[in-house]
Order: sequence, then C-alpha cells, then structure tokens
Amino acid sequence: MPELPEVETVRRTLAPHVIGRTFTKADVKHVPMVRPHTPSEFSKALAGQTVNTINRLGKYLIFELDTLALIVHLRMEGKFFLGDKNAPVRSHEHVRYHFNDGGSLIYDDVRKFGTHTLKPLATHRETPPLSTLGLEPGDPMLDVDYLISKLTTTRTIKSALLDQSIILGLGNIYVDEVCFCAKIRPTTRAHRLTKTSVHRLIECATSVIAHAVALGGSSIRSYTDSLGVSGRFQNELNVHLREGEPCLVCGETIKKIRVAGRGTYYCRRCQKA
DNA sequence: CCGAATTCCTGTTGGC
DNA sequence: TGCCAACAGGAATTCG
Repeated sequence: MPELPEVETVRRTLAPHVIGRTFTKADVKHVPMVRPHTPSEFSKALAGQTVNTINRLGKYLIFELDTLALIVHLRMEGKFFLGDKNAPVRSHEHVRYHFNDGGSLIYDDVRKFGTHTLKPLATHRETPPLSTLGLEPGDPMLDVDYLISKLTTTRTIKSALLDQSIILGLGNIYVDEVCFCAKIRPTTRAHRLTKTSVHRLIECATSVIAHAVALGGSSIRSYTDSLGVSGRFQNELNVHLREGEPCLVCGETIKKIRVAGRGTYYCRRCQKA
C-alpha cells in the first residue's frame, strides 16, 4: 500500500512526463472514484487545464493545474501508467486522462479505493481533506511539544500514528517500523508515553521515512511497479512481515498481533516502552 | 466529543 | 485438488 515514500516516488517519476501537458478530457469508468463530481462535470472541468506542477502532502498527490488542483489518493493499489492514444485498456483501469498531444495518463486500481477530486487551486489546502492533515516527518514544527499535545488520547500509539491529522504519511508498514525503531510497543496507550519516548518517535519517524524515500519506497505484494516505480525499502524492513523470524537486533522471534484492526509486527524484547 | 466498528473492493491465502 | 470463507487495509462514515 502506497504510503508517503511510495507516493513521493510516484510524484518524482510522474513529474517530468506530465508537467507542461494539457488535458482535453477524462474518461471515468468507475463513477464513485471521482465523487462528489459526476464523470461529465469532472471531465469538462479538466478540459484545457495544463499541469504546472505536481506536489504531495502526506499520501495525497496534488496536480496543480491552471485554476484547479487535482487531488489523487492511491489508497491501497492505485497506480499510474502513461500511454499513447492506442494504449490498450488495462484490466483494472478506472480513469483515463487524455492530453491534447494524443497521449494519456491511465489510472489503474484493483480495489477501486482510490479517489480523484478537483478543488479550486487558490483554496485547495484550506478545505478538506488537505486542511485536516497534521505535520510531515521532518517538518521542524513536528516537535515534542506538538506531538505530546496530540497524544492525550487513550487509543493505542499505533492507532494514533495511523491518524493523518497527527503525523502525516505513515501507513501500516511504516508505523510498525517506526515503533520498532523507537522501542515502543504498538499497543501502548498514547497518553502513557514518556517525553523521551515521544522524542524517539519523532526521530524515528523522520529517519525511517527519509531512508525509505531515498530508496524509492517499498514494493510489496499489494504495491508494485507502475511507471517503473520499484522501491528497494522492503529489503530494509526490520519487523513488518517478519513474523516468526528473529529480531535483527536481539534475536527474539518477531510476533504478529492485531492492533487498531491491522496486522501488527513487533519484537517483544526490544519494544517495551 | 471520543473511539470503535463498519464500509468500500477484489485478488490472494489458508483451512478442510 | 478444489472450494469458499477469511483476509488485506486508508480513510470516510456510522454507531455506541
């Protein structure tokens, strides 16, 4: 599932291919994907708009057009492909964006969970969903005081770290890795964490995400290549998907449990906080 | 308001 | 080997 590092990789890969190109229309095959727009109003609004830049906020891709922002969330398995006018329809193709040069940008998504929405460019960051988002790992504003103020909840720290209004961009894989790095058990109640643990959490979120971005993200079963996007971070995972294998730090067997409704991997010896 | 459960969706996996 | 239920999960929505 694409998390911040995978989405950043998609952004970097896509940018040189689509910046400067102008849309003529979009064929929407899965109607709910462009909600609340109807396919025809979505397509008409895009016509004549040029892609000036592609940004990213957390796991959201933001295509900045002339007067609109096209905000795309890949959710689990969304992928982009570039095609020409004769590109065959892909098996899970749901949206095809057409450019005035005859080319196309194809969105493919097995589970149809992705979302594509249009917002006025001038105010897109001030309205949901972007307006509700927290701070990205590496943002200087993400300090101990900020995080402690957000962790007054009784939920588990895993649940809190998955909450995009607190820290941005972490999903199931990276939350497990960040908790391992910070020596924090995923089941610990957020408000019970010490200041020292919260400090480690920030350091780890920053370092794990930076390392994953540098390696182009992770390619695992539910998220693989599109546009030549093939990350190498899956080879660096310390706990995620390693149930039954020895902890790379202490040798203890990695456990898998269920936390916040998600498969969760941790080392019971290293993660005691 | 808070947090847990449900919903969306389909390919893969595991148990019998 | 074949069948089918369970599972995977981000975030919006519903429920208690």
